[in-house]
Amino acid sequence: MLDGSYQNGYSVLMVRTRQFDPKDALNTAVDLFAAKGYAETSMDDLVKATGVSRYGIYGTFGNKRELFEKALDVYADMMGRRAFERLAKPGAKFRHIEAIFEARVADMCDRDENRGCLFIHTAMELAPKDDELRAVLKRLMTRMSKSFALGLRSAQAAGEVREDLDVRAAGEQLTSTMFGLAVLGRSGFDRASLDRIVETTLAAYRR
Amino acid sequence: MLDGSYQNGYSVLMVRTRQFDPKDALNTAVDLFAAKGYAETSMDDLVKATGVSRYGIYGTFGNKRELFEKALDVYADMMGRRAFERLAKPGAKFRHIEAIFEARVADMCDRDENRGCLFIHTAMELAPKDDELRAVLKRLMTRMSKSFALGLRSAQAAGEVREDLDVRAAGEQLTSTMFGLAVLGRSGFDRASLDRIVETTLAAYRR
DNA sequence: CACAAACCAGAATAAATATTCTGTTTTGTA
DNA sequence: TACAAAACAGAATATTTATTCTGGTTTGTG
Repeated sequence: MLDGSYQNGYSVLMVRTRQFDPKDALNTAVDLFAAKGYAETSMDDLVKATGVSRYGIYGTFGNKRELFEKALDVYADMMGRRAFERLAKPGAKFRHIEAIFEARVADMCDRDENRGCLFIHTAMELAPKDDELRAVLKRLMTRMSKSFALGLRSAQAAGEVREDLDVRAAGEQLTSTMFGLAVLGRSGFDRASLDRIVETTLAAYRR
Repeated sequence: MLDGSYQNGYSVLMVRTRQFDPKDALNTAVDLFAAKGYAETSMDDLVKATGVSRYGIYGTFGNKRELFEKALDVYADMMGRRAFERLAKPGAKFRHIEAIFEARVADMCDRDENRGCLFIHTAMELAPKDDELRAVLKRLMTRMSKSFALGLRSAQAAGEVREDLDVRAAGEQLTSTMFGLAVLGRSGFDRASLDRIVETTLAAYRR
Protein backbone atom coordinates (compact mmCIF):
# COMPACT_ATOMS: atom_id res chain seq x y z
CA MET A 1 0.00 0.00 0.00
CA LEU A 2 1.72 3.08 -1.23
CA ASP A 3 -1.27 5.31 -1.68
CA GLY A 4 -0.48 7.29 1.42
CA SER A 5 -3.92 6.89 2.90
CA TYR A 6 -2.43 5.31 5.95
CA GLN A 7 1.15 6.27 6.79
CA ASN A 8 -0.10 7.91 9.92
CA GLY A 9 -2.92 7.59 12.43
CA TYR A 10 -5.56 7.72 9.76
CA SER A 11 -6.64 4.12 10.04
CA VAL A 12 -8.98 3.11 12.80
CA LEU A 13 -6.58 0.44 13.93
CA MET A 14 -3.03 1.67 13.98
CA VAL A 15 -0.76 -1.25 14.55
CA ARG A 16 2.77 -0.11 13.96
CA THR A 17 3.84 3.48 14.41
CA ARG A 18 6.28 5.12 12.08
CA GLN A 19 9.77 5.30 13.42
CA PHE A 20 10.62 8.79 12.30
CA ASP A 21 9.34 12.29 12.80
CA PRO A 22 8.08 13.66 9.47
CA LYS A 23 8.97 17.13 10.67
CA ASP A 24 12.62 16.19 11.20
CA ALA A 25 12.77 14.41 7.89
CA LEU A 26 11.27 17.40 6.10
CA ASN A 27 13.74 19.75 7.73
CA THR A 28 16.59 17.55 6.58
CA ALA A 29 15.12 17.59 3.09
CA VAL A 30 14.96 21.38 3.23
CA ASP A 31 18.66 21.53 4.06
CA LEU A 32 19.61 19.15 1.29
CA PHE A 33 17.49 20.83 -1.37
CA ALA A 34 18.67 24.27 -0.30
CA ALA A 35 22.29 23.16 -0.53
CA LYS A 36 22.18 21.19 -3.78
CA GLY A 37 18.95 22.01 -5.55
CA TYR A 38 16.35 19.65 -6.94
CA ALA A 39 18.15 17.62 -9.59
CA GLU A 40 21.37 17.13 -7.65
CA THR A 41 19.59 15.84 -4.58
CA SER A 42 18.77 12.18 -5.14
CA MET A 43 16.21 10.16 -3.27
CA ASP A 44 19.14 8.12 -2.08
CA ASP A 45 20.72 11.24 -0.59
CA LEU A 46 17.42 11.89 1.17
CA VAL A 47 17.15 8.32 2.43
CA LYS A 48 20.67 8.44 3.81
CA ALA A 49 20.47 11.92 5.31
CA THR A 50 17.09 11.41 6.95
CA GLY A 51 17.60 7.78 7.89
CA VAL A 52 14.07 7.19 6.63
CA SER A 53 13.26 4.31 4.32
CA ARG A 54 11.99 4.83 0.80
CA TYR A 55 8.69 3.45 1.95
CA GLY A 56 8.51 6.06 4.66
CA ILE A 57 9.41 8.92 2.36
CA TYR A 58 7.10 7.98 -0.48
CA GLY A 59 4.29 7.05 1.86
CA THR A 60 4.54 10.26 3.85
CA PHE A 61 5.51 12.84 1.27
CA GLY A 62 4.42 11.40 -2.06
CA ASN A 63 7.09 11.64 -4.73
CA LYS A 64 10.23 13.72 -5.07
CA ARG A 65 8.46 16.66 -6.61
CA GLU A 66 5.85 16.82 -3.86
CA LEU A 67 8.53 16.52 -1.22
CA PHE A 68 10.36 19.40 -2.85
CA GLU A 69 7.24 21.54 -2.84
CA LYS A 70 6.67 20.80 0.83
CA ALA A 71 10.30 21.67 1.50
CA LEU A 72 9.86 24.97 -0.33
CA ASP A 73 6.85 25.75 1.86
CA VAL A 74 8.80 24.99 5.01
CA TYR A 75 11.77 27.02 3.80
CA ALA A 76 9.61 30.04 3.02
CA ASP A 77 7.87 29.67 6.35
CA MET A 78 11.18 29.52 8.18
CA MET A 79 12.42 32.64 6.47
CA GLY A 80 9.12 34.35 7.08
CA ARG A 81 8.91 33.45 10.72
CA ARG A 82 12.57 33.91 11.53
CA ALA A 83 13.02 37.25 9.88
CA PHE A 84 10.29 38.86 7.91
CA GLU A 85 7.37 38.57 10.26
CA ARG A 86 9.06 41.04 12.51
CA LEU A 87 9.20 43.67 9.81
CA ALA A 88 5.45 43.70 9.34
CA LYS A 89 4.77 44.39 13.01
CA PRO A 90 4.54 47.92 14.32
CA GLY A 91 7.74 49.24 15.79
CA ALA A 92 10.03 47.51 13.28
CA LYS A 93 13.39 49.21 13.21
CA PHE A 94 16.18 49.52 10.72
CA ARG A 95 18.33 47.22 12.80
CA HIS A 96 15.88 44.38 12.09
CA ILE A 97 16.67 44.75 8.44
CA GLU A 98 20.36 44.91 9.20
CA ALA A 99 20.04 41.74 11.24
CA ILE A 100 18.45 39.88 8.34
CA PHE A 101 21.42 40.71 6.15
CA GLU A 102 23.94 39.85 8.84
CA ALA A 103 22.36 36.42 9.13
CA ARG A 104 22.26 36.05 5.37
CA VAL A 105 25.93 36.93 4.99
CA ALA A 106 26.81 34.50 7.77
CA ASP A 107 24.80 31.73 6.09
CA MET A 108 26.42 32.39 2.76
CA CYS A 109 30.08 32.40 3.68
CA ASP A 110 30.75 31.41 7.28
CA ARG A 111 29.71 27.77 7.24
CA ASP A 112 31.98 25.04 6.02
CA GLU A 113 29.04 23.79 4.08
CA ASN A 114 27.48 26.71 2.28
CA ARG A 115 23.80 26.66 3.09
CA GLY A 116 22.60 27.61 -0.35
CA CYS A 117 19.22 29.07 -1.16
CA LEU A 118 16.13 27.13 -2.09
CA PHE A 119 14.56 30.12 -3.82
CA ILE A 120 17.46 30.50 -6.22
CA HIS A 121 17.61 26.80 -7.00
CA THR A 122 13.89 26.80 -7.68
CA ALA A 123 14.12 29.91 -9.84
CA MET A 124 17.00 28.56 -11.89
CA GLU A 125 16.09 24.91 -12.39
CA LEU A 126 12.35 24.58 -11.98
CA ALA A 127 10.60 27.92 -12.50
CA PRO A 128 11.14 28.20 -16.28
CA LYS A 129 9.29 25.00 -17.07
CA ASP A 130 6.79 24.97 -14.24
CA ASP A 131 4.28 27.80 -14.32
CA GLU A 132 2.75 26.92 -10.99
CA LEU A 133 6.06 26.80 -9.16
CA ARG A 134 7.08 30.06 -10.77
CA ALA A 135 3.88 31.65 -9.52
CA VAL A 136 4.53 30.31 -6.02
CA LEU A 137 8.03 31.70 -6.14
CA LYS A 138 6.89 35.08 -7.32
CA ARG A 139 4.35 35.24 -4.53
CA LEU A 140 6.95 34.32 -1.91
CA MET A 141 9.44 36.85 -3.21
CA THR A 142 6.81 39.53 -3.47
CA ARG A 143 5.96 38.86 0.16
CA MET A 144 9.63 39.30 0.99
CA SER A 145 9.74 42.60 -0.87
CA LYS A 146 6.62 43.82 0.87
CA SER A 147 7.97 42.85 4.27
CA PHE A 148 11.12 44.82 3.57
CA ALA A 149 9.00 47.75 2.42
CA LEU A 150 6.91 47.64 5.59
CA GLY A 151 10.03 47.52 7.72
CA LEU A 152 11.49 50.45 5.86
CA ARG A 153 8.24 52.38 6.28
CA SER A 154 8.38 51.82 10.04
CA ALA A 155 12.02 52.83 10.11
CA GLN A 156 11.07 55.90 8.14
CA ALA A 157 8.46 56.78 10.72
CA ALA A 158 11.09 56.34 13.40
CA GLY A 159 13.31 58.79 11.58
CA GLU A 160 15.95 56.19 10.71
CA VAL A 161 15.39 56.19 6.99
CA ARG A 162 15.34 58.97 4.41
CA GLU A 163 11.89 60.42 3.92
CA ASP A 164 12.16 60.45 0.15
CA LEU A 165 13.01 56.75 -0.18
CA ASP A 166 10.58 54.78 -2.37
CA VAL A 167 10.09 51.91 0.03
CA ARG A 168 8.45 49.64 -2.53
CA ALA A 169 11.39 49.91 -4.90
CA ALA A 170 13.81 49.60 -2.01
CA GLY A 171 12.02 46.47 -0.78
CA GLU A 172 12.46 44.91 -4.20
CA GLN A 173 16.09 45.96 -4.23
CA LEU A 174 16.71 44.30 -0.88
CA THR A 175 15.06 41.11 -2.09
CA SER A 176 17.27 41.13 -5.15
CA THR A 177 20.29 41.75 -2.93
CA MET A 178 19.48 38.69 -0.83
CA PHE A 179 19.93 36.57 -3.95
CA GLY A 180 22.94 38.39 -5.25
CA LEU A 181 24.70 37.78 -1.93
CA ALA A 182 23.99 34.08 -2.13
CA VAL A 183 25.38 33.78 -5.65
CA LEU A 184 28.55 35.65 -4.73
CA GLY A 185 28.94 33.65 -1.54
CA ARG A 186 28.70 30.42 -3.50
CA SER A 187 31.36 31.71 -5.85
CA GLY A 188 33.85 32.12 -3.05
CA PHE A 189 33.53 35.80 -2.23
CA ASP A 190 34.59 36.44 1.32
CA ARG A 191 32.66 37.93 4.15
CA ALA A 192 34.29 41.34 3.78
CA SER A 193 33.00 41.68 0.22
CA LEU A 194 29.49 40.65 1.14
CA ASP A 195 29.54 43.01 4.11
CA ARG A 196 30.58 45.86 1.84
CA ILE A 197 27.69 45.12 -0.51
CA VAL A 198 25.20 45.14 2.33
CA GLU A 199 26.62 48.31 3.79
CA THR A 200 26.64 50.10 0.43
CA THR A 201 23.03 49.18 -0.11
CA LEU A 202 21.79 50.11 3.34
CA ALA A 203 23.85 53.28 3.55
CA ALA A 204 21.78 54.76 0.75
CA TYR A 205 18.65 54.38 2.86
CA ARG A 206 19.84 56.00 6.07
CA ARG A 207 18.87 59.50 6.92
CA MET B 1 39.63 7.40 -32.96
CA LEU B 2 38.12 9.50 -30.28
CA ASP B 3 41.24 11.01 -28.80
CA GLY B 4 40.62 14.34 -30.46
CA SER B 5 44.03 14.54 -32.05
CA TYR B 6 42.43 14.75 -35.45
CA GLN B 7 38.90 16.18 -35.58
CA ASN B 8 40.30 19.10 -37.47
CA GLY B 9 43.07 19.92 -39.92
CA TYR B 10 45.74 18.46 -37.70
CA SER B 11 46.55 15.44 -39.82
CA VAL B 12 48.81 15.83 -42.79
CA LEU B 13 46.23 14.32 -45.05
CA MET B 14 42.78 15.62 -44.33
CA VAL B 15 40.25 13.57 -46.17
CA ARG B 16 36.87 14.56 -44.91
CA THR B 17 36.18 17.95 -43.42
CA ARG B 18 33.86 18.36 -40.48
CA GLN B 19 30.43 19.48 -41.44
CA PHE B 20 29.86 21.94 -38.63
CA ASP B 21 31.47 25.07 -37.33
CA PRO B 22 32.77 24.43 -33.80
CA LYS B 23 32.19 28.10 -33.04
CA ASP B 24 28.51 27.85 -33.89
CA ALA B 25 28.14 24.64 -31.95
CA LEU B 26 29.83 26.18 -28.94
CA ASN B 27 27.59 29.24 -29.09
CA THR B 28 24.56 26.99 -29.15
CA ALA B 29 25.95 25.12 -26.16
CA VAL B 30 26.39 28.43 -24.35
CA ASP B 31 22.75 29.29 -24.93
CA LEU B 32 21.55 25.90 -23.73
CA PHE B 33 23.75 25.81 -20.63
CA ALA B 34 22.86 29.41 -19.78
CA ALA B 35 19.17 28.64 -20.06
CA LYS B 36 19.05 25.29 -18.27
CA GLY B 37 22.29 24.82 -16.40
CA TYR B 38 24.67 21.89 -16.46
CA ALA B 39 22.67 18.95 -15.19
CA GLU B 40 19.45 19.77 -17.01
CA THR B 41 21.18 20.08 -20.35
CA SER B 42 21.69 16.58 -21.74
CA MET B 43 24.13 15.57 -24.43
CA ASP B 44 21.06 14.68 -26.43
CA ASP B 45 19.78 18.24 -26.10
CA LEU B 46 23.14 19.42 -27.35
CA VAL B 47 23.17 16.99 -30.26
CA LYS B 48 19.68 18.09 -31.31
CA ALA B 49 20.21 21.82 -30.82
CA THR B 50 23.57 21.94 -32.57
CA GLY B 51 22.79 19.35 -35.21
CA VAL B 52 26.22 17.91 -34.51
CA SER B 53 26.74 14.19 -34.01
CA ARG B 54 27.98 12.74 -30.75
CA TYR B 55 31.18 11.88 -32.53
CA GLY B 56 31.65 15.49 -33.51
CA ILE B 57 30.93 16.85 -30.06
CA TYR B 58 33.09 14.40 -28.15
CA GLY B 59 35.88 14.58 -30.68
CA THR B 60 35.92 18.37 -30.76
CA PHE B 61 35.09 19.34 -27.21
CA GLY B 62 36.00 16.31 -25.10
CA ASN B 63 33.31 15.38 -22.63
CA LYS B 64 30.34 17.25 -21.23
CA ARG B 65 32.31 18.85 -18.44
CA GLU B 66 34.99 20.18 -20.78
CA LEU B 67 32.35 21.47 -23.15
CA PHE B 68 30.71 23.27 -20.25
CA GLU B 69 33.99 24.86 -19.23
CA LYS B 70 34.58 26.06 -22.77
CA ALA B 71 31.05 27.43 -22.82
CA LEU B 72 31.70 29.30 -19.59
CA ASP B 73 34.81 30.84 -21.13
CA VAL B 74 32.89 31.95 -24.18
CA TYR B 75 30.06 33.30 -22.06
CA ALA B 76 32.43 35.33 -19.89
CA ASP B 77 34.20 36.57 -22.98
CA MET B 78 30.94 37.64 -24.55
CA MET B 79 29.91 39.55 -21.46
CA GLY B 80 33.36 41.06 -21.19
CA ARG B 81 33.57 42.12 -24.79
CA ARG B 82 30.00 43.22 -25.20
CA ALA B 83 29.77 45.31 -22.08
CA PHE B 84 32.58 45.47 -19.61
CA GLU B 85 35.52 46.17 -21.84
CA ARG B 86 34.08 49.59 -22.49
CA LEU B 87 34.08 50.46 -18.80
CA ALA B 88 37.81 49.96 -18.48
CA LYS B 89 38.60 52.36 -21.30
CA PRO B 90 39.15 56.04 -20.64
CA GLY B 91 36.10 58.18 -21.12
CA ALA B 92 33.63 55.60 -19.79
CA LYS B 93 30.41 57.27 -18.82
CA PHE B 94 27.60 56.51 -16.45
CA ARG B 95 25.34 55.77 -19.37
CA HIS B 96 27.53 52.78 -20.25
CA ILE B 97 26.68 51.28 -16.90
CA GLU B 98 23.03 52.11 -17.39
CA ALA B 99 23.15 50.41 -20.77
CA ILE B 100 24.52 47.22 -19.25
CA PHE B 101 21.59 47.04 -16.90
CA GLU B 102 19.07 47.88 -19.58
CA ALA B 103 20.38 44.97 -21.61
CA ARG B 104 20.36 42.72 -18.58
CA VAL B 105 16.77 43.56 -17.72
CA ALA B 106 15.77 42.97 -21.33
CA ASP B 107 17.51 39.58 -21.34
CA MET B 108 15.86 38.56 -18.11
CA CYS B 109 12.25 39.34 -18.82
CA ASP B 110 11.59 40.36 -22.42
CA ARG B 111 12.29 37.14 -24.25
CA ASP B 112 9.79 34.36 -24.54
CA GLU B 113 12.57 32.07 -23.55
CA ASN B 114 14.35 33.55 -20.56
CA ARG B 115 18.03 33.60 -21.39
CA GLY B 116 19.24 32.57 -17.95
CA CYS B 117 22.69 33.15 -16.57
CA LEU B 118 25.58 30.76 -16.83
CA PHE B 119 27.34 32.31 -13.86
CA ILE B 120 24.43 31.66 -11.53
CA HIS B 121 23.98 28.11 -12.75
CA THR B 122 27.67 27.45 -12.24
CA ALA B 123 27.64 29.03 -8.81
CA MET B 124 24.63 27.07 -7.65
CA GLU B 125 25.23 23.62 -9.09
CA LEU B 126 28.94 23.23 -9.70
CA ALA B 127 30.95 25.67 -7.60
CA PRO B 128 30.35 24.05 -4.19
CA LYS B 129 31.92 20.75 -5.19
CA ASP B 130 34.48 21.98 -7.69
CA ASP B 131 37.20 24.16 -6.24
CA GLU B 132 38.72 24.99 -9.59
CA LEU B 133 35.46 26.07 -11.15
CA ARG B 134 34.66 28.13 -8.08
CA ALA B 135 38.02 29.88 -8.43
CA VAL B 136 37.33 30.56 -12.09
CA LEU B 137 33.94 31.97 -11.21
CA LYS B 138 35.32 34.18 -8.49
CA ARG B 139 37.93 35.53 -10.86
CA LEU B 140 35.32 36.28 -13.53
CA MET B 141 33.01 37.97 -11.07
CA THR B 142 35.84 39.94 -9.54
CA ARG B 143 36.71 41.14 -13.00
CA MET B 144 33.10 42.24 -13.43
CA SER B 145 33.23 44.13 -10.14
CA LYS B 146 36.47 45.83 -11.08
CA SER B 147 35.12 46.83 -14.48
CA PHE B 148 32.13 48.41 -12.81
CA ALA B 149 34.46 50.17 -10.36
CA LEU B 150 36.59 51.52 -13.19
CA GLY B 151 33.51 52.76 -15.01
CA LEU B 152 32.27 54.43 -11.88
CA ARG B 153 35.65 56.04 -11.34
CA SER B 154 35.54 57.50 -14.84
CA ALA B 155 32.01 58.69 -14.31
CA GLN B 156 33.15 60.23 -11.07
CA ALA B 157 35.91 62.09 -12.91
CA ALA B 158 33.29 63.30 -15.38
CA GLY B 159 31.23 64.64 -12.51
CA GLU B 160 28.37 62.19 -13.04
CA VAL B 161 28.84 60.22 -9.85
CA ARG B 162 29.05 61.30 -6.22
CA GLU B 163 32.60 62.02 -5.15
CA ASP B 164 32.26 60.15 -1.87
CA LEU B 165 31.12 56.88 -3.45
CA ASP B 166 33.32 53.89 -2.64
CA VAL B 167 33.64 52.59 -6.18
CA ARG B 168 35.04 49.23 -5.14
CA ALA B 169 32.07 48.47 -2.91
CA ALA B 170 29.70 49.88 -5.50
CA GLY B 171 31.26 47.68 -8.19
CA GLU B 172 30.62 44.64 -6.04
CA GLN B 173 27.09 45.80 -5.39
CA LEU B 174 26.41 46.15 -9.11
CA THR B 175 27.77 42.65 -9.73
CA SER B 176 25.50 41.29 -7.04
CA THR B 177 22.59 43.20 -8.57
CA MET B 178 23.22 41.59 -11.95
CA PHE B 179 22.53 38.22 -10.35
CA GLY B 180 19.63 39.37 -8.23
CA LEU B 181 17.91 40.66 -11.34
CA ALA B 182 18.31 37.33 -13.08
CA VAL B 183 16.83 35.39 -10.18
CA LEU B 184 13.83 37.73 -9.96
CA GLY B 185 13.37 37.67 -13.70
CA ARG B 186 13.29 33.88 -13.67
CA SER B 187 10.70 34.00 -10.93
CA GLY B 188 8.33 35.96 -13.09
CA PHE B 189 8.93 39.52 -11.92
CA ASP B 190 8.01 41.96 -14.62
CA ARG B 191 10.11 44.53 -16.34
CA ALA B 192 8.77 47.38 -14.24
CA SER B 193 10.00 45.75 -11.04
CA LEU B 194 13.43 45.06 -12.45
CA ASP B 195 13.64 48.60 -13.79
CA ARG B 196 12.77 49.98 -10.36
CA ILE B 197 15.54 47.93 -8.77
CA VAL B 198 18.08 49.19 -11.26
CA GLU B 199 16.93 52.76 -10.87
CA THR B 200 17.01 52.59 -7.07
CA THR B 201 20.53 51.22 -7.15
CA LEU B 202 21.90 53.68 -9.67
CA ALA B 203 20.11 56.68 -8.19
CA ALA B 204 22.23 56.33 -5.08
CA TYR B 205 25.36 56.83 -7.16
CA ARG B 206 24.37 59.94 -9.05
CA ARG B 207 25.64 63.31 -8.04
C1' DC C 1 -1.10 -14.61 22.89
C1' DA C 2 -2.50 -14.23 17.90
C1' DC C 3 -3.84 -11.43 14.21
C1' DA C 4 -3.49 -8.18 10.71
C1' DA C 5 -2.41 -3.66 9.37
C1' DA C 6 1.22 -0.77 8.66
C1' DC C 7 5.95 -0.34 8.89
C1' DC C 8 10.97 -1.19 7.52
C1' DA C 9 15.18 -2.63 4.68
C1' DG C 10 16.57 -3.30 0.67
C1' DA C 11 15.96 -5.73 -3.96
C1' DA C 12 13.84 -5.13 -8.51
C1' DT C 13 12.26 -2.25 -12.25
C1' DA C 14 12.22 1.25 -15.61
C1' DA C 15 13.72 5.32 -17.53
C1' DA C 16 17.21 8.72 -18.49
C1' DT C 17 21.62 9.71 -19.96
C1' DA C 18 26.89 10.09 -20.51
C1' DT C 19 29.98 7.72 -23.19
C1' DT C 20 31.75 4.38 -26.50
C1' DC C 21 31.34 1.53 -30.52
C1' DT C 22 30.03 0.13 -35.31
C1' DG C 23 29.03 0.27 -39.95
C1' DT C 24 28.62 3.68 -43.54
C1' DT C 25 29.80 7.81 -46.09
C1' DT C 26 32.69 11.43 -47.58
C1' DT C 27 36.71 13.53 -49.89
C1' DG C 28 41.78 15.16 -50.79
C1' DT C 29 45.42 13.07 -52.97
C1' DA C 30 47.71 9.73 -55.80
C1' DT D 1 38.98 6.52 -60.24
C1' DA D 2 40.70 4.11 -55.93
C1' DC D 3 42.36 4.59 -51.36
C1' DA D 4 42.30 5.49 -46.64
C1' DA D 5 41.68 8.74 -43.03
C1' DA D 6 38.29 10.95 -40.74
C1' DA D 7 33.59 12.24 -40.25
C1' DC D 8 28.71 10.87 -39.68
C1' DA D 9 24.27 8.54 -37.80
C1' DG D 10 22.73 6.05 -34.65
C1' DA D 11 23.05 1.53 -31.91
C1' DA D 12 25.07 -0.43 -27.73
C1' DT D 13 26.78 -0.02 -23.04
C1' DA D 14 27.08 1.28 -18.37
C1' DT D 15 25.64 4.07 -14.81
C1' DT D 16 22.56 6.69 -12.21
C1' DT D 17 18.29 7.25 -10.19
C1' DA D 18 13.08 7.68 -9.35
C1' DT D 19 9.73 4.54 -8.19
C1' DT D 20 7.64 0.11 -6.99
C1' DC D 21 7.72 -4.36 -5.00
C1' DT D 22 8.80 -8.12 -1.65
C1' DG D 23 9.67 -10.51 2.41
C1' DG D 24 10.12 -9.88 7.02
C1' DT D 25 9.09 -7.15 11.46
C1' DT D 26 6.53 -4.51 14.72
C1' DT D 27 2.54 -3.55 17.71
C1' DG D 28 -2.41 -2.13 19.23
C1' DT D 29 -6.42 -4.66 19.90
C1' DG D 30 -9.40 -8.81 20.46
